[in-house]
Amino acid sequence: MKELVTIKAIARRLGVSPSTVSRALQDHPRISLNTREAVHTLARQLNYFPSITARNLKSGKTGIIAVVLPEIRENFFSEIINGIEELAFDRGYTVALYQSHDKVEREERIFTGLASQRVDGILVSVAKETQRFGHIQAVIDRQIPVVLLDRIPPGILAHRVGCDMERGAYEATKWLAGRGYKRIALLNGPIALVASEDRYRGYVKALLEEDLPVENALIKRVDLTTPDIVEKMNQLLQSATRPDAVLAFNDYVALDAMRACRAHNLRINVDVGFVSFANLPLTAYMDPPPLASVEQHPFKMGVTAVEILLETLAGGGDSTDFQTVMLAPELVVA
Amino acid sequence: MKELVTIKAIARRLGVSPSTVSRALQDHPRISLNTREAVHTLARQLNYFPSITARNLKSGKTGIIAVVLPEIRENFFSEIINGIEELAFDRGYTVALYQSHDKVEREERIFTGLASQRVDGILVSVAKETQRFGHIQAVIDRQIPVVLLDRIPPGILAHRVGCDMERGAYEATKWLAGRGYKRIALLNGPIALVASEDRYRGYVKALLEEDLPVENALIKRVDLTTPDIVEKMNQLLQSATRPDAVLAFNDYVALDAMRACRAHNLRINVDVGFVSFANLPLTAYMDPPPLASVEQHPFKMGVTAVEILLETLAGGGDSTDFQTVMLAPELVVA
DNA sequence: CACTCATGCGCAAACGGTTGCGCAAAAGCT
DNA sequence: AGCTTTTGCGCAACCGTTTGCGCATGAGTG
Repeated sequence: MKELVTIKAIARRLGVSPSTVSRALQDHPRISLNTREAVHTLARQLNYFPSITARNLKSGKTGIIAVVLPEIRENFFSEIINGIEELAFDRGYTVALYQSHDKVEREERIFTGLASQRVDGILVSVAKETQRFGHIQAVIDRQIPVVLLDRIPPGILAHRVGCDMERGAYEATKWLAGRGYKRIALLNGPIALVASEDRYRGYVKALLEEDLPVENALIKRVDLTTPDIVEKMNQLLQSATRPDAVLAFNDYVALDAMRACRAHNLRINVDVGFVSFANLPLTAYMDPPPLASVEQHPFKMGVTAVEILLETLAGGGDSTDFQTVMLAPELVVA
Repeated sequence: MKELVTIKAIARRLGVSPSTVSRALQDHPRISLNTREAVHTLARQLNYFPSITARNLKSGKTGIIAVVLPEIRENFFSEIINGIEELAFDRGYTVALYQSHDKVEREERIFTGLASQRVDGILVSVAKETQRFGHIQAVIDRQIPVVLLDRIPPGILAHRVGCDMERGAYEATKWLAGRGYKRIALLNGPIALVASEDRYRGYVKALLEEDLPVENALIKRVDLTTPDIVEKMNQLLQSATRPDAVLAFNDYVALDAMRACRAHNLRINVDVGFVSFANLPLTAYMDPPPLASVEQHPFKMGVTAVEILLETLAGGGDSTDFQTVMLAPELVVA
């Protein structure tokens, strides 16, 4: 176990005081050029690295940004992280990763850990169907800046970054209508999700604008499991008035629904047109892919969230005005 | 900006010394029950949280494990992280995430940052085709424990955790032979990857054992891009002696190769049997999936790596004996 | 030559928490 | 009653770095 190379060690060897070494390393003008150079060369020679921890203690900062997400194996979230890590790394911040696995209890445990001034800021995409938000409010009360990402719970005063999925659903539905589809079904997600509401509203809005009827028989909610998706799709197909297009909650739903269609000997995108919300690489492996896909720009969401956070960190602490950025989704036609 | 609640603040309010408060919070037996309770209740009341940073400075530890991976959107790597995060979180460690994007330069930048006693240990899956490892050696020289994960470069003395892909390829090939396939092709990855060598050796070993000829015409290397994969698969199909089975480098390769087969009106798994190495969720979307898949247990690799690291951290510092754990792959028949 | 001012550096406190040691008072023992 | 032991707590140093202040020495000015 070699001795740790500290500022004091350098000072001792050079016969100067630690303060001088510290200043020399920062190229403080009050230190003579001779001393500065001597310090620098010795530091290099001894392979000196400053103790981030000591600095943190002094500064009260940690240089760590916590990212709390449901599940990074979901491509949507790993893209978000990509965006976050990209910018954070460039700015010298460390990204600490936490997964809630969509469990509130775990999310709460994570946040209580986060309360110990461990991190400078928190980016969080809350667990699905969470209704309690005390743990999030707790860190906010401790003055830790929080940015809510994508899944934005109501009632929390914090920065928000999301993608306007009402608009996404609206545009997708309009696009289908514009292509002549008359009976557009919505295979939506669980009611509990804000995301489902958004899609529903956009869908209905577009139908109304296009003078198409809003039929309950064409609107199904799935719990995102394959059996349920298949069942709901079958219900759609067996109804007297079969849909000629399906707007799927996401690509996973689209995929299962497509299989159900195939099982009924219907040709994808010919007998039944599909449009979905992008879970990115997935569509690359679908044969054929949906007619169009609503891109939610997760990478950009990550970048934006970090930008807002760093801005807040730089801005000192007037923690009363919160930014809300809603990115515009993009309809990508295959 | 409220005053930060520190041990000193509590001490002042209670008219005792900071040391007493510190000990009381740790339930030191030498502090009277009265004082202990008083401290605890006041701490709770003031919503006191200890400063991890201050503790870190004292202890010389940071409680952070750095994870350096090529690309977390690759499911293989996000599964590794899942394993890492699972165990690390339970043990109170923070996971700091860094992506190299398979670029050596970035990996080097990451490691120089990591040198500042920022982290207690490093888990790394090196960037593809990296040949320089000075940056890794540098942190090892600074006494920071390193565990090499999956992609294990030669010449570095560190712990290693991987999955024996020679054995995986061997078992896969044996299995195909056992099912009566005689002309088994290998759609391998780039030569530069150790992973390709491993697969090649296992493949050859199995063929020899099964008294099947090793034909160069049946062995192709692809650069992992779709056009190249398609081209190499076409070459295989157009050769006089068409393969009746293909062992693909991974699922991405398998997928593209399958499409090439379909383009030749060959039936997947009927005219040409496929076996691949699992990139996990991908197979779920392949229709049909490969006959069998070699599972590499990334989650378990992550867990194992953390176990080894924590063991090393606990064990003080006899940093001379390194563990190597090679997990056994598992042939999963669809 | 007295005076100001710039130069070059060190002292010491601070960040928040931990810990070895010591000291006094209370308790236990003979 | 005199002794040892236990109990309860404080002092002060320490982790490594930063920084306000002050103190010398030397140069420049009138």
